[in-house]
Amino acid sequence: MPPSESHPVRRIAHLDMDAFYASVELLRYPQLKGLPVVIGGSWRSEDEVLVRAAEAGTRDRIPLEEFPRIRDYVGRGVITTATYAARQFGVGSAMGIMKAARLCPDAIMLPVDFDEYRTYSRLFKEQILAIAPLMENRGVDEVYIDLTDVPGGQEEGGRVLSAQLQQAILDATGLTCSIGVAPNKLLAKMASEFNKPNGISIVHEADLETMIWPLACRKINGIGPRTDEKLKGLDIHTIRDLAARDLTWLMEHFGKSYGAWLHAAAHGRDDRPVETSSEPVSMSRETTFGSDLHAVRDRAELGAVFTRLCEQVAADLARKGYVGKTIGIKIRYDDFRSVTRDHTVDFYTADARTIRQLAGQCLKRVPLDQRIRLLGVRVGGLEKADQVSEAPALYAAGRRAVSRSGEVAGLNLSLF
DNA sequence: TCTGGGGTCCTAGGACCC
DNA sequence: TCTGGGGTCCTAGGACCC
Repeated sequence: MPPSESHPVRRIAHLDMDAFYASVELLRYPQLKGLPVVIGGSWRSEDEVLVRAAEAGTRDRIPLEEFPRIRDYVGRGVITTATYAARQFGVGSAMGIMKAARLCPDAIMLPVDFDEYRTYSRLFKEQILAIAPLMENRGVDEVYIDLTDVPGGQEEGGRVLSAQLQQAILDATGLTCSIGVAPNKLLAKMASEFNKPNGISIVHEADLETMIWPLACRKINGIGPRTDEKLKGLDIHTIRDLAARDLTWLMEHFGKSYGAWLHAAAHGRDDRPVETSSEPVSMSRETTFGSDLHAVRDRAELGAVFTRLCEQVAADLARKGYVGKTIGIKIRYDDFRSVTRDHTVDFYTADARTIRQLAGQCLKRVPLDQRIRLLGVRVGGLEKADQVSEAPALYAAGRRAVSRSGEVAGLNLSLF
């Protein structure tokens, strides 16, 4: 039956901004167009060139030779993104900076400017909402949109509306995006990759075998590197291979829940709704040190970083209006093993000193005889601050946390 | 000279309660 | 003396995503 006004077919779009960070940077530094540019790392002295130009309003006139280069970068970290010209050298996102510097030492390296990307993120999402109000945020540069009941959403399977969205975003931001439209989020996500950049791809239910099944399993959003390796070990390489296995066999090898999901995904089934709002579950701050630290020898530095992380999490909670009752820490050792410890108390807090105290208790429960490369602090079990009736400190009093709150009041700041 | 930072969800065992 | 289940919460680790 053909789609009609009275019988709309479910049409879900996945919209993905093209090389988002790099494209935003090129708006500010048009002279870098076509050059190998890499974005990543933390702020460094070379970047003062950029800061001074920003203050003087002359960013678009910085001579090429004055831009910071990746070969001069000191320290560790990863590339957040790379322009197409940089990718020609084999440089890609999530690659270590040192490795990228070996592959393309002359690449221009810009610091990550999240504030600027967030500004553009708001801009393009406003354009979408004005056209199609059922939008789900998937981070700074991606959204799902339910086109089913949007006027014109059924035309050409969603192509007409997609073109309209692209034009509105281009007019407002100067940026391009790629859109995939399909019967559900799973297929829409895959479809948006078919025709990059600035493309539109329409997938219908009947296209499953021709457009989806030839793809590698890894293309399914939810199959990561570990599962992909395991699948390959079982001689399953394409989605067609996966779809050929039966449900019980997959559940035996991958567990009841994940096995059933794999089976459904391979057959293009996904009934998750487009979620227009969500509540955060946890907030955290973590940092990787310039060089690995030792719990005893670098105790002072570790303690200072630890306190700063707690203060940052507390500030994040306060700014967004949340409190939490599960306080935790994360440590990554020099061999990249990670451990976490957490502790749930019977009161809610967003107080830096309380978080510092409870996180300090967690830290005491983890082995500290090995060098540490990362330290993190997390607060979970979140509630809206105005939904929690008892004042945290009052609520704590007279409960199990009496001695603890006493310590908090006394500010026991010794680290280990 | 490997491997960021901020998240979500799932699993599995144990505690605890009914 | 032996023997239940179900449900929820907590903790630690891990896979995955942007």
